[in-house]
Amino acid sequence: MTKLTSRQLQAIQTKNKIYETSLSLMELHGYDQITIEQICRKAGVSVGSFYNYFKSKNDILIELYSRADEYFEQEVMPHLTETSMPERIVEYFDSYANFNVSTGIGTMKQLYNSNNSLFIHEGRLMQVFLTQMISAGQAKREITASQSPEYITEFLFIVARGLIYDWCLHNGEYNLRERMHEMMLPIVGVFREVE
Amino acid sequence: MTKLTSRQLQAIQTKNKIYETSLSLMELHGYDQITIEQICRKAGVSVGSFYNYFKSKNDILIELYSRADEYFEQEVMPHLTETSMPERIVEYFDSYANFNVSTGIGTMKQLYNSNNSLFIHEGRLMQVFLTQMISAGQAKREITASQSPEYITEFLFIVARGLIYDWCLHNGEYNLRERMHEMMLPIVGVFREVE
DNA sequence: TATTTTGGGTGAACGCATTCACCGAATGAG
DNA sequence: CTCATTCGGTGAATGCGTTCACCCAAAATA
Repeated sequence: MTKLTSRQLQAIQTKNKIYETSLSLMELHGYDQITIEQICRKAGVSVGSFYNYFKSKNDILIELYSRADEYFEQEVMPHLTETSMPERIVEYFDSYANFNVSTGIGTMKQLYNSNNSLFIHEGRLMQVFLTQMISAGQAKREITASQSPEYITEFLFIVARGLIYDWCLHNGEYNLRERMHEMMLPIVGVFREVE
Repeated sequence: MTKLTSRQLQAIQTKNKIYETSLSLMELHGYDQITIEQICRKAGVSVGSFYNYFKSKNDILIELYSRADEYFEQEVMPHLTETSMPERIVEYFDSYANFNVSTGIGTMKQLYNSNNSLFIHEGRLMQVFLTQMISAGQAKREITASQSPEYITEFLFIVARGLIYDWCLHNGEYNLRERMHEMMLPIVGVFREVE
């Protein structure tokens, strides 16, 4: 709302320029194959400037992955079809797998190979969605109420991340989507309410 | 058996010297805080020599973690107490957690943050032990035979690694042992044979 | 308008893992 | 014993991520 000074505008443009140049080069040649210097040369900025906007080379990927929330809000949540809550949750993780696959094995390996607290950021939208679904499932007595929605959310994400980590170890050489489905089905079953 | 030449003997001693110096320094100051140069100075060898024996700095930790097999064979397997196979498996993962805790959070973070195929090495003794237990459990009809022992082994390890990865993300700030137990109990339950 | 302050921008310098061309003594063939 | 080969060992050089002391024009202040 407040008018931007020319300097602030410049700053935003510089950051975007660096971000986009980085992504396009990384996509083209792979994360390890490109250097900060190459990025900066192509983006027409100095190396120092890169570090003014990003904590590290890895930070570029972290920024990328942050967009998962947006993706889930707009593409995933509105399109869940199953009506039984356990099935919806499985579907949710299908989409989670899809998102990771589409991000690309190279990027995912890089992300899982750097301690980033991205995955465990409290209150992250993506997690909140799941917590809400579990809550709703408990209300409908489809999911056990013997554990809190937060606990179950964490539990499920730990398993899902375990699988993605494994997928990275295998260089993305199997079908993550299928495997995720196969795996989450019985896991979610653990929390199904029994009469 | 074959007699070693003085050169071969020398080589073994050099490698050990490097390995032990590395570990002691890493334990004292932490992985990132020590340099190859420091290690080599203290061990009385050249930098080039380090790389003659180890692929990378990380390789030291990989060597360390390889000893898990030995530990499992001698310390864990002979001391499993529970008689029902599902319970034995849970106990097995308790020990797995213990081993990881005793390895130290610093080392574990480093290990999980480097693509090492250590964890998924086919025919790894540690994995084989579990596969055998599952096989035995199937024979006693305590574990479902609808999946192969290999499949179940992989499944369980993916979950366990997911938890350890999470523990690393949280800087080892919770009790891994407890959490592992709590988590594997229902997961192993998934594969319990029902009449 | 004259001044101070601020913050985007710079690139040389640094630290450290990794590589490489090159020893020289132990080994083994003749 | 003699010569060629092998291989453990060397440390300077390389490459790259990251830091730092320093600019300078825009913005704020007077």
